[in-house]
Amino acid sequence: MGTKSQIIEIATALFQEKGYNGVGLNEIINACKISKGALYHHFPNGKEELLIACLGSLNEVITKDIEEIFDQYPTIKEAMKAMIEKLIAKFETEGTITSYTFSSIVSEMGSLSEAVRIACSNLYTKIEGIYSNKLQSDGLSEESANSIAVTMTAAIEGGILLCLTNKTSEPLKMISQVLLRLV
Amino acid sequence: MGTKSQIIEIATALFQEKGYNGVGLNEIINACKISKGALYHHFPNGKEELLIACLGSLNEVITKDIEEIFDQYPTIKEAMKAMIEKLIAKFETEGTITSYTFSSIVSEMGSLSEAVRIACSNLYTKIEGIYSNKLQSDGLSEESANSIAVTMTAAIEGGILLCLTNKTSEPLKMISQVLLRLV
DNA sequence: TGTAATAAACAGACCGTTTGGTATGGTGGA
DNA sequence: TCCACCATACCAAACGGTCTGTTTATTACA
Repeated sequence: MGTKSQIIEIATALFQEKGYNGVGLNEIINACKISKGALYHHFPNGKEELLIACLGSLNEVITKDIEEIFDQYPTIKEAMKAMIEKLIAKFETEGTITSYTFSSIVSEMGSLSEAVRIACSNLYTKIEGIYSNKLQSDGLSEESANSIAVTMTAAIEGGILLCLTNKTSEPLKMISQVLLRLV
Repeated sequence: MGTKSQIIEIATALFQEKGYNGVGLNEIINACKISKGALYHHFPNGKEELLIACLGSLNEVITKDIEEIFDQYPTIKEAMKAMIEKLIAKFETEGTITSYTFSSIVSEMGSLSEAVRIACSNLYTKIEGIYSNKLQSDGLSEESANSIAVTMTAAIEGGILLCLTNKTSEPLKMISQVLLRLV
């Protein structure tokens, strides 16, 4: 406990759950069992630098996770189905969803910096890219693949929000069904 | 300036833009040009009571707004197209989207109360209901109408997030195209 | 109608706490 | 000895919230 990567890991989960302004530095250092000095040693520019590091880490983790699933299944239909099912399974056991989503951070964009916005934008772009590639390898044109990829990204992000507010996994189940009809 | 409904109106916009924890009471009272005493006169239980009042107000405003559009057009296809176009137009002129979305509040759910969660859930349910009714009056079964309605709600909510992070209205344009193919 | 009594509406200083952030002092290994 | 590493103590500012006092409507009664 206490390495830089562990700090990022824990802080990421907190940011995803409560949003940037919803988490204080004290909460973070308590969760990581480190001192404030240690935090500012690793992230001299403070909270926002930590957030951006978290977004960078999320980029790797999410990308790896999704690509792993997408490599396992030949078509987007099967891959997408498996991915959402995994999401639902996690939600039903843990009661919350953190992976694959960072809407909590995006939605506070108005009070955050341009650097954060760009980091978030990169993350979405990367996810869309994975979907789009698979769609194109399934035979779709680049244009329609992109459109569907964006829609999938948006629907899943929104679906997670619906699951969290309703405390049910039903929304994501419905969305999965409907999205699969698109391909 | 200073009536209860005006306070709610202004606070709602601030909450939507910056999230619950992203807005301080001081910012609210400055924007409304009221004193802290006045705020606590209208909302004795403080910030959270104000938030719930805002969500109630949003419920009315959004419902009215969407229903107005949906009454104008005979089919869901035309209505949905018009609705998203209106959303895009607002985004392109104002540079931000507040109407129809409250993801900023939902995504901080982890640090908010159960009462807030229920208020948000009611709002989503109402929006879905409007979509679903129109889909059923277009001839779809109740079950598939509900699924598509949920997907539309999620995709639009997520699409707004994408537009905000990318500073483009492209995502919503793409999503509009794709969603309309579902019906 | 005039006036006293009462309640609602509001203002703003103030409270304790927490915020993000800094400055300083030590400690262990090279 | 040196320097990365980190703990402690501390800071000003901002936070949400409370308090007391004052103004403004409203009502009651003569």
